[in-house]
Amino acid sequence: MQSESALTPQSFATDPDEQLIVERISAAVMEQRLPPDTKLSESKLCDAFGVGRMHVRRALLLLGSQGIVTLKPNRGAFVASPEPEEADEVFESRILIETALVAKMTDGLDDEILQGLERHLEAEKNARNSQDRPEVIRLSGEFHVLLAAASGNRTLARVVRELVMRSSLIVALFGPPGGVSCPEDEHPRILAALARRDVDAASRLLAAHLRHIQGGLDPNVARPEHQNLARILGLT
Amino acid sequence: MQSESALTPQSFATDPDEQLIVERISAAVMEQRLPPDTKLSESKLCDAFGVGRMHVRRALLLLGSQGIVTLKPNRGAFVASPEPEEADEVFESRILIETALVAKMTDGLDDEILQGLERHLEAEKNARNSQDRPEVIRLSGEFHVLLAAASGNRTLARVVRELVMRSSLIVALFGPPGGVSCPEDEHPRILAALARRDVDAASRLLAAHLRHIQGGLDPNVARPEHQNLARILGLT
DNA sequence: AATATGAGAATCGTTAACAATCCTTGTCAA
DNA sequence: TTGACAAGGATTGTTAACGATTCTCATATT
Repeated sequence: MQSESALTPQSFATDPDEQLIVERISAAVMEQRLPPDTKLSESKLCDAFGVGRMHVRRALLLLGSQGIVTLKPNRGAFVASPEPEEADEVFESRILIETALVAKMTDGLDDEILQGLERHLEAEKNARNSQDRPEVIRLSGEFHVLLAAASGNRTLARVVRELVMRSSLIVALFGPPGGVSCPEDEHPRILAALARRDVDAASRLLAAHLRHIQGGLDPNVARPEHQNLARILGLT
Repeated sequence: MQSESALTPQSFATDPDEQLIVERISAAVMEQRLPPDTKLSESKLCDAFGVGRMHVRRALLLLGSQGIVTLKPNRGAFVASPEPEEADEVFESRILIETALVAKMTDGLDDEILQGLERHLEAEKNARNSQDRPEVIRLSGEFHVLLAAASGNRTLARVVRELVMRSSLIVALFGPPGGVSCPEDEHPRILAALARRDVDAASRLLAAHLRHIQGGLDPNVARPEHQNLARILGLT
């Protein structure tokens, strides 16, 4: 269970404290435990991580530069809440980049990498069987990051990682209330195509997979303004 | 001459001061006026931009997160000096992303966008005729950013912009001493293919163009360690 | 002459206090 | 009851001073 090996391919973070904060918040976002528009108070984060305000501030700036957090002047940091247009952009970008990436994977597909992906899918299946929803979400996104990392191009892997993370936010916003929309067994089929060196099929399957997720999004379902308020109003 | 319209597609910077610093340093890097490994002293930047140290610090952190600047603990910020492997990664990423992007441009290619690109090429030609080297370098890179922006996908445009900027660093390091390696008239030919809606040809031309630049790089020519030191040692 | 050493200066990193802005809450008037 | 308004508290933004590390350069020693 290699926890955050692929999730930290080239994080450019300089300080260990800041990197930890960035990774923790990123993980929480990927697992959809931090819903969009959640306020990220500086003081809360300070005593949550036991660090000074400066580190929290810098970490939030980094998260903001990745589109995971929105920084509103004099208001503070909030978990980003992408617009539907941005959601489209992110998925179109992923389709374009990831399919091209897989299609070019003909060389450099050694057994070691394939076995690593196999092990990952096993972990995914286990998490699904255990009904461990956050873990399923996290591993589900990580599969795409691992796929990109398998190309050996860390720069590209970093780009994909950023897009996958934003996708988690988007699914949290526009996805079906149950949680993940579809994955089912599409990941294994992609890997199977790769295992038999049919990169074109893998690319097509990947495109279909992403379009499947994208199709499960509903731009109208979201924008609850503030979830708490809505829930309270529903209970009265 | 739309100065930095396309260069600022989604800069995620929150403060106007910091955004200015980031853009200025980015521009200087793209124009290769700031060679790799140049020390970026905080105090120098402070009175250069007339802002407090905090803004400089945050701007440098953002630049570091984009791979344009390297932050060494207790040492300060330096203009990044990519390794040859990283250079390969960046160009492979660009080839993958930009060619796929152009190949999918069949729709959304209205005359307005084409005219904008035409105007840009004219500016490029003028700069070349005027022997304005920094401007040539800047516009040359900006063409690719405009091309990405023409897709209407700001997310993708931001990714391309980051890669183009790092390419400038790479060319500054490994490129021919004269300056830009090749561009010549390849940009106009790409646009011509687009104008006749032959996106496949445009994609191929773009790939050839990028490989041409990549081929002009010499991984061994670089690494002067510290230019000053080398020069001093040569004089003694 | 070359290297090692150490004091001083310069730079970066951190903390703490201060200032500014925003949010909440209570009050008052229409 | 509803709306505006103001005071208080909470949170963010900024500045300045302090501490830590590194760099420079002069000095001394081999």
